[in-house]
Amino acid sequence: MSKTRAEQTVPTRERILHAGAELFRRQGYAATGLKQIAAESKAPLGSIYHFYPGGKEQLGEEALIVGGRFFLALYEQIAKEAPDLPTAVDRFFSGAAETLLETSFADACPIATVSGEVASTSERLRRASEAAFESWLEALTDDGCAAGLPPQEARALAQQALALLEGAFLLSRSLRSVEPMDACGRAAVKLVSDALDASAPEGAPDVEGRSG
Amino acid sequence: MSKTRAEQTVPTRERILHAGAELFRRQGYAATGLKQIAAESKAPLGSIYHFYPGGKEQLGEEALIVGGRFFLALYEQIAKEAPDLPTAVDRFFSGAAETLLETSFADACPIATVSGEVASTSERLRRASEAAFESWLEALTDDGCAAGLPPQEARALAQQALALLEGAFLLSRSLRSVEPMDACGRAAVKLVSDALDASAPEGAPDVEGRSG
DNA sequence: GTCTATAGAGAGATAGAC
DNA sequence: GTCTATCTCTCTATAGAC
Repeated sequence: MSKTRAEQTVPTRERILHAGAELFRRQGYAATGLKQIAAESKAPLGSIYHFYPGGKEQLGEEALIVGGRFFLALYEQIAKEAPDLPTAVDRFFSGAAETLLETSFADACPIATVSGEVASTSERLRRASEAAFESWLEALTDDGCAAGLPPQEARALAQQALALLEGAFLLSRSLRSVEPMDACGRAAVKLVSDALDASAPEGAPDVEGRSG
Repeated sequence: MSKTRAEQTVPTRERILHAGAELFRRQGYAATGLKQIAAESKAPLGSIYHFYPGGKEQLGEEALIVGGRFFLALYEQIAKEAPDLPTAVDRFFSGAAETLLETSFADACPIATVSGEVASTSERLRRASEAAFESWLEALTDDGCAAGLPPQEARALAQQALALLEGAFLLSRSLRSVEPMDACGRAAVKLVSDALDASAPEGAPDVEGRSG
């Protein structure tokens, strides 16, 4: 009857990784100490070095990897259930706004905070951030192409939508308001819709926003 | 004939502030030590506490304030010389891309990196970030209103444009490419132009993107 | 594999001579 | 106001008992 609590059934290595990823995302890489991660994950400090012999940088790298996979899976889940790309984008931004409110603006992008810190100081972590962002851009670009956009345009659109999301995370956290996230969601949907409309003149190009 | 070098003619207090602002922007708040700032500014460590008795947090706060004023002045200068709002936005993004290339992707937004770190950990610094962002949003919103947009729409547009800029900074730094900055500049210009077109149906609403 | 103790470096902050 | 020396604390990292 021991170790019945959910926390204890999760392997130590994963508890450490999860706690690290969460703290890095909320406070940043430099501001988070390994002792804090050990305390949060209820693991001894030595275990961190046992599972991550590369120390803090290795843990940071793996945290970026799982963070990247997490957001990618989230997007793919939403995209799979949505009827079209603009709807998927809209739902992703809505979900982001919800999460911000639920966590008092603590949980935003799992990559962004660390990414800004390490872009000019750790090539290893910078590359891990890049890989995460690129995986999201690829998924978005693929979906844009599948919707009929030429590859170059689809990639630009993916970068614009992701930048809107990242910028919205930053502004919403700083302003402690989901107003920027909502506004940016609308902008992303508009950019995607306009691109699709312009690229597929066949069918019935509805005139929107013009009444009477 | 002493103190002829430019560095030495700048007062100590300002040298410290400038060095701090630069290091905070590039590496982040937590990763930057006061000793590093002292070394970079060629000032003794004690002088930092002499001029900033509040210690690191006070220096960080003042760095955010001057960073906010710097970008605001930059925008106002560009806006003053530009014939219209879309042109001003276009030029700001172009300038950002240039700076990224010139500094090997080190110099981006003077607020963003710190802002992400402190949003959930230091209310004082979070408020300073907010004040900086708000000053930019106000300037953009005012210019949007002056161009004929209703206030609510102008504010949303300002948030979208700023989010695109911040997101582009993050992506371009991580990917070490100005491709995201260029794409986001185009998106920001389009959003502003579309909003202005939709809001001012008088005159000749040119049909764009439709040939033949 | 788990956990404790601690080394060694560096942090923020302070006291006090000049 | 300038500068040095140092205090205390915390960091990353390691050694070694269990």
